[in-house]
Amino acid sequence: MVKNNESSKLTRQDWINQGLKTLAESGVETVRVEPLAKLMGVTKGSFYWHFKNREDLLEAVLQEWIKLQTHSIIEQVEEIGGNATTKLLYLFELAVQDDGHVENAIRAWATNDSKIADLLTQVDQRRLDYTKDLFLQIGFAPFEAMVRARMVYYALVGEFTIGTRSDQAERLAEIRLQHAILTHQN
Amino acid sequence: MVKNNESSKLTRQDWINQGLKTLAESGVETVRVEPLAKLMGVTKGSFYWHFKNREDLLEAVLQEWIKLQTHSIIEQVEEIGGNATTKLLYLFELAVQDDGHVENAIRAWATNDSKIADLLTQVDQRRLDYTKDLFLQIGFAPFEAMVRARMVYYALVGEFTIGTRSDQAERLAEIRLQHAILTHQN
DNA sequence: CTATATCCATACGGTAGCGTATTGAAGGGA
DNA sequence: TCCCTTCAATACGCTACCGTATGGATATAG
Repeated sequence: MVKNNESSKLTRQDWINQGLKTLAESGVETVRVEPLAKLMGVTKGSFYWHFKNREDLLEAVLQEWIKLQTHSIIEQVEEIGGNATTKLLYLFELAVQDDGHVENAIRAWATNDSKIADLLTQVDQRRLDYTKDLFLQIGFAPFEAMVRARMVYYALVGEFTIGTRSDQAERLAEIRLQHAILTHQN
Repeated sequence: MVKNNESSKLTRQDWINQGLKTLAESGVETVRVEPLAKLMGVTKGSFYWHFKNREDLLEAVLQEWIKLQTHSIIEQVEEIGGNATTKLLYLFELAVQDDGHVENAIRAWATNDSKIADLLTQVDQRRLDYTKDLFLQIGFAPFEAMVRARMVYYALVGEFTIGTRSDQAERLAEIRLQHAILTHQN
């Protein structure tokens, strides 16, 4: 009863992984049954063994991403402890480490699929709420905290969307300046 | 020699407009010749009169968007005159009036089309340069100006991407606060 | 009135991908 | 050993869309 990965037979998970990879590289529209099968060196006969249809795969891929990418960062930030200002900086630094390719593709996907859009809204809400809460703890009034949280989160998503990746050193300096600007109190 | 719009015959521009509309509503993948023709109450015989092929239309749609949403806005801001701080606020207000649906769809499109991605990079650069220049005029040092320009521009793109639209009043208050935060000098 | 340019309909062949049905192969358990 | 489960190959019909070819309609210029 040994699970033989890495050899001949494919698992459902293998298809999901390939789905994620293709999704990140070239968008949902290219996550299609026959091209994927060709990529994996099999025919679609295999695919339809593991999945009901194409939508079944897409659903599985999405759930996989949510599982991996939703609560992980928040947990890491909470684990280090410290005050809210420190947590905020750590949050910025962590968030900026992802290249955002999968997230990008999923947001693009949500553009013409309202079910995906709804799911994304929940993810965004969770992240925004957490960020805003940190600003509140620092001492900003609710509206001030919200606007600041939005600015930094939207800016992150914007950077993912635009896809500019400057070198890591400059990136870090930039993040620190953002942090300074946003946590500055008059 | 009267140009009869609004009646029977279609123009190339009519197709471009429908292309933009469909693009905003449901993405590039749905901007297809035959469905569009059905939407416009004609057959594709008409389409291939005005366009070489589907790509020809997509190219035209893209150029139309660049013309409307980049060149035009910058021109409007320059026309009002005033100092850089004033221009910046006006720029924010103008930018925030678009719902970002077309821009969104185009960015999604760029995800799996490098030619589109290249064009978008140019558009982003143009907008960023202009914004940064205003911050420079206000008196910020180059790095400070760049970070501020990125923050506000990325935040705008991020908001488009996420798609949250609060009511216009709150939206305006938020923009003003952003403006205050970013133009504040220690 | 006739001719020409402009715009559109119709009909056609071609391709990519979906999903199904059926058969084949290979390995583990009784 | 034999069977049964698991995974994959093959072949098929179906649909949506692309682009082309050709001919028809309508308006306008001469």
